[in-house]
This record gives sequence, structure tokens and C-alpha cells, in this order.
Amino acid sequence: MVQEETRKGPWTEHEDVQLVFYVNLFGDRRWDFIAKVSGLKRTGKSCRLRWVNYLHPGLKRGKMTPHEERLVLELHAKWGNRWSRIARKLPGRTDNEIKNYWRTHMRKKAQERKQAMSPLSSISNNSSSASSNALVDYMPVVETKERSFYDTGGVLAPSSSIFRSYSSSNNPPMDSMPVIETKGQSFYDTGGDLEISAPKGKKDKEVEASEKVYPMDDIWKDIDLSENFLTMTSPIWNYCPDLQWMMEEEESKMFPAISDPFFALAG
DNA sequence: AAGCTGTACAACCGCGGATAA
DNA sequence: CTTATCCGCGGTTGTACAGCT
Repeated sequence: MVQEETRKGPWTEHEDVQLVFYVNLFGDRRWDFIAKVSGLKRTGKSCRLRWVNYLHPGLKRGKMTPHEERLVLELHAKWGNRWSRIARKLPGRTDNEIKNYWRTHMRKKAQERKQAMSPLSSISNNSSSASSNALVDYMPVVETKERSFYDTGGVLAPSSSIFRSYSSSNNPPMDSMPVIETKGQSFYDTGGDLEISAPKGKKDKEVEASEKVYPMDDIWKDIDLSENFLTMTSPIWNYCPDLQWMMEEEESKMFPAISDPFFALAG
């Protein structure tokens, strides 16, 4: 199929909101469908990536804890570049995040270690040293096949600047946090809200500029607004709730180009 | 202050597996 | 059984920012 002008590159806040909205509506499985229905000029693949790596409510941003660091090191030694697999053992971290982290931090460390000593017999990190066995001890490894980490009915979360909320003290030590296991992916139970901290690179400025925490209410306000608007204007909603199966049949015919309701809103 | 370099992270690409038709 | 489509994964690239000279 010829995709006219598929958008690439960085996601805008607006796109984020839109994607979150539709994922909450339709779930996180049918990405091509979501991509089409949402009117985003993105591929399903791109939508999925954005969701999984950035918009997903369970994501835990901010610096890796020493514990996580060790875990990554350990699991990488065990499994190699099986990032998604490793990510499953690090609740709130994505394969992409871990992969990036590894590339920038750990690989260097690992190499240093390799040179310094024979592999893994003692992973020491100044403050802590743990044998590989010990690591496995406090992080029980449970294999799960699927990594569908959420219920889209759940809480919305952090995203681009509008979603970002910064817990100033970064992450609570994961060791002490209760873990909720969902099918295949575990989250930290933060008592309702999810812990999100600033993305590292831009942290300083953004945190300064906004000690500004975006409470969930605000986010939902955004969504509600959009939803109302959609309800009123988007052709999609004329067909709801049968939309889903209808789309399956004639998605492209019926909604060749859903005009972007959010832009309309903004403009 | 300006330029350079390294780091961190977001996003894209291509491939392979799973599943539906 | 074959083919098409979708999804997920791992590798790679691009870009912004921070720190150093």
C-alpha cells in the first residue's frame, strides 16, 4: 500500500496525546489499526514503539539504580543482547532503554572488568558487590512469554513534556518496592500513581523550568477535552461502537484521511 | 565565548516469528 | 500448505545536551 506522507522523526506532544487516547480506547495490540484510525501519519510500528518506549504508564524513567545496573550486567552476561528478555526482569525499563544504557555505560564497564579480572566472579560496584548468584536471589526470574504490559484501561502516564512528571528524588529503590505482576510484565506499585522522573539528558533545564509536575488530572483533562471534541466532530465516532469491526473491513475506504481533531482544537 | 567531543536517548530500519486468510 | 500481514526484537542512526578545552 502506498502510504502518503508517513511522518517520521520526533513525536510531538500532540501526537502523543492522540496516541495515548486511541490506545486507551482500542488497546495496545492492533497498531496498524490504531495508526489508521487515529489519523496519525505514523506507521503502526512507529506508534507501538512510541507507546512501548515512552508513553506506557508503567515506565520508570530516570537513572538506573545500582541494583538495576548490576542486574543488567548480570543478565547480559547470561543472555547476551536479548534486550527484551532482560527488560522483563527490570520492571519499568524498556528494552530500548536498557540497550541504550548498555551501550553507553555498561559495555565500557564490562570491558574494563574483563580486562581487570576473569568474568563475573565478582561484580563490584564500589558500594556494593554481589556475586552473580546473589543477584539471582533477590530477583526471581520468572519466564513469561508475552510482554503485554498493561491494561489500557489503566492509568495514563508520562510522556513528552506534557506528560512528564518529575519526582525530584528520582526513583525509589526498586528493591523495596512492591511489584505487581501483570501478564508478563511487572510494575511497581506506587500506590496508584506511577513514578516517573525526568529523562536524563534534558532533565536539568526541564526540571528547572518546570518543577512543574503534570498531575494525572491534567492529563486526563487533556484527554477528556480531546475526547469530547472527537465525539462531536470525528467521523469515527459516528460509527462507534461498531467502529472496530467496521474498520477491519473497510478501514481505508471509510477513513482515508481523518482530519486531525487535535490540531483543529489547537488552532 | 566558541568549538569540539562524548554521552544519553529517541526513533527508524530490517528481519524473523506468529498468526490469519 | 501457502501466502500475506502484523508484531516484536535487535541493530543502528540521528540529534540534543553537557562538559571540556
